[in-house]
Amino acid sequence: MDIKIVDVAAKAGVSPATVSRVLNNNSNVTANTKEKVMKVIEELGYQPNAAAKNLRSQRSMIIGVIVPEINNSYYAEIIKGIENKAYAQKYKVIICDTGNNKEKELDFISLLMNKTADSMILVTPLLSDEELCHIADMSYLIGVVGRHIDHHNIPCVYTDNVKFSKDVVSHLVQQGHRKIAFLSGYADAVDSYERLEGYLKALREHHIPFHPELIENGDFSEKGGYEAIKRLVEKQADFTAVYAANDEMALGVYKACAELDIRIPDQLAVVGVDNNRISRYIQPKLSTVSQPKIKMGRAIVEKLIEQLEHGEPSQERVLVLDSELMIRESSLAPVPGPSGSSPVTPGS
Amino acid sequence: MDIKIVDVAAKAGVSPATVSRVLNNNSNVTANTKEKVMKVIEELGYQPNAAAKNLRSQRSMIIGVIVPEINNSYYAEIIKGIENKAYAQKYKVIICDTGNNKEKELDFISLLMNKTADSMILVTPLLSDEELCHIADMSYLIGVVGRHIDHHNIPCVYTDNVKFSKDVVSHLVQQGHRKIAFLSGYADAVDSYERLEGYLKALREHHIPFHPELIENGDFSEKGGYEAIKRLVEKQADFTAVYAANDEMALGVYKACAELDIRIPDQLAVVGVDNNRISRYIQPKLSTVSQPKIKMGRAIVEKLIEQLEHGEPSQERVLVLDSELMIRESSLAPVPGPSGSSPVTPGS
DNA sequence: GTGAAAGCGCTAACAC
DNA sequence: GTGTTAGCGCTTTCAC
Repeated sequence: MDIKIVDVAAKAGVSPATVSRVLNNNSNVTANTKEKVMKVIEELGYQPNAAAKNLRSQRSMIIGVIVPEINNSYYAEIIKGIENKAYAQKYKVIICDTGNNKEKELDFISLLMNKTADSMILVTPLLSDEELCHIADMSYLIGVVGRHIDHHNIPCVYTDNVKFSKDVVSHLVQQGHRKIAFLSGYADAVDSYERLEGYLKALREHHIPFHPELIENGDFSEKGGYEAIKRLVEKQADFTAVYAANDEMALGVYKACAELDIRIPDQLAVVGVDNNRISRYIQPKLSTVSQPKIKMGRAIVEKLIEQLEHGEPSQERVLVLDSELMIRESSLAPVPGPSGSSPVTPGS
Repeated sequence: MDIKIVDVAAKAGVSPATVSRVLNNNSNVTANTKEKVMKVIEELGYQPNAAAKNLRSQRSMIIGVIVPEINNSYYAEIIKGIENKAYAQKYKVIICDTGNNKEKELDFISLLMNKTADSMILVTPLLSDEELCHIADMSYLIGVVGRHIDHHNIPCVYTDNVKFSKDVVSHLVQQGHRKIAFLSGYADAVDSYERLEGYLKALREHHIPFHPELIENGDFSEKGGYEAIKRLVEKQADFTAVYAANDEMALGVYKACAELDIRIPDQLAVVGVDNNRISRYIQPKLSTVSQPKIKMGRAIVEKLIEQLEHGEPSQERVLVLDSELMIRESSLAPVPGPSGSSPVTPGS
């Protein structure tokens, strides 16, 4: 079978305790014995059994990460940031893909809380604030990315949805638009709510009346965006610009516009959020909001590990990172048509 | 502290062994006691300690996955397939991103072999066949995706590079092309080698002479493709079509063509491999080879778990999945110019 | 500075 | 069908 610590100890002529001390860089070992032990470890190719180590030390050096969709570039980038930082700190990362299923998310959480993972990162979880606080109250360490939670023991890293949404709408207004539609994500997602809030605040600041019929819900997917914009057009809503809650939905708008012969940005300006890689490659290039995804991943790991290893919450529990409005082609054009007419109605 | 199995046993008036039996669905328990125990488990919210369980049972229910780049849609999709299948079988997945660094890959392997993961999936590893066989010979179970390994105990799932490469070139030939360039990936990658092989075989079958100057190496990245095609153009190579070893490199070709005012597909036909999501969104839509990425992920997990749980290699150690040539716009056009002139030279 | 021994929480043989 | 008990392989007091 595998070689274990007693084997090393025997061959090196020391006790298992000493081998353990050498492995864990415990200072109370003579340079001499240390060298001796290291040599035997090398010779035998000894690798400490992780399961035994975990049981004894009560930690697994594993961080769990729960995301809605692994294969969505937004989450994939955050995961990359998390994984790279974790590796640098000698932690491993377990990935869980919920497929936007709340049951699965809860299942993953209980699956990892049993000492499988020392801590968990929830990326824009489907759970309510209360549910998240409840986990933290069981003195299990969790971190949240993409959302603010009001709990003294939950580190959060996110960008300011309200702020960048106002920036998006202000940009559109500066381009001359006043009839701006908003395509929301899941109705119950925090991001949807806050982006809508930013949209409304910007309208208000620019003294633009709010028209509820210019808001449609989607689900953050291309299909959702496609259907939402179609609904808008079908009910003959009057708008010259669209703020889509993310790039996926903006992609759906592109698709619908292609079918309906609506030209972007001449007849309709479009802005998304996330700066998905695709947004730079489609025609016209999509204006969007760039979030520091990798940095967000790194930051949350940093906070979590600090807390795991020093026992106390890191100085700044909450980190709000800047996002950047990337103005590209899809929102740069003279505002179409005279006020009152609806340039996006097909055939007009 | 956390509540443990003895606590449950005490409260239920049974022994720890019985609780364990109930938890592991061991049949030798009365329906009555089972119910009684379950109730207490429920009441106390008992969750078995994973570390202890792992140590005792010598398995962690964790599968390690090592990929070059998490945030590349090709790998992200494979990971999705792996994760979803693993979850369905009650396994968890640890993700390792090597960033195409062989040292890191080796480090991850030794990090996970210590009973941290019951098995590992290497997705197109940087290691040599010998190195992989060496791991398998230590009776540690590994699986490989995207590559064939000749070892009786290493399950492999991949698509036939040679076959689809021949299909790509044949398609180009059918479109009338005879001067076809090949942009390779890493010179030492198996995929590069095999795709080149398919390219050569197709040329031979169509009695097209092979011109070594039409081959350039890249590194599977957009930048690599960009630089490779630029080198081709600079040395005034004569070609009307390009087969790029993957979509990333094809994207680099698009970029270079935009700069050099070369129109795709009128002046240059382009085909890639991977069917990255972007390939459907760029203009013109990129012809490419679609690989069943999610299916590949599912398949390797299936084989691994079968072997883990039944001890013997699954019936079919090797699974070669079909890929599909997706003919889109980038390869559909009359062949440009008369034979002998080089239509891709800028300004010609 | 080093060794002996206890025990992390669970499962599986072996009794009964 | 259920209980008793002996470890899984490591770390960490506590002696010396």
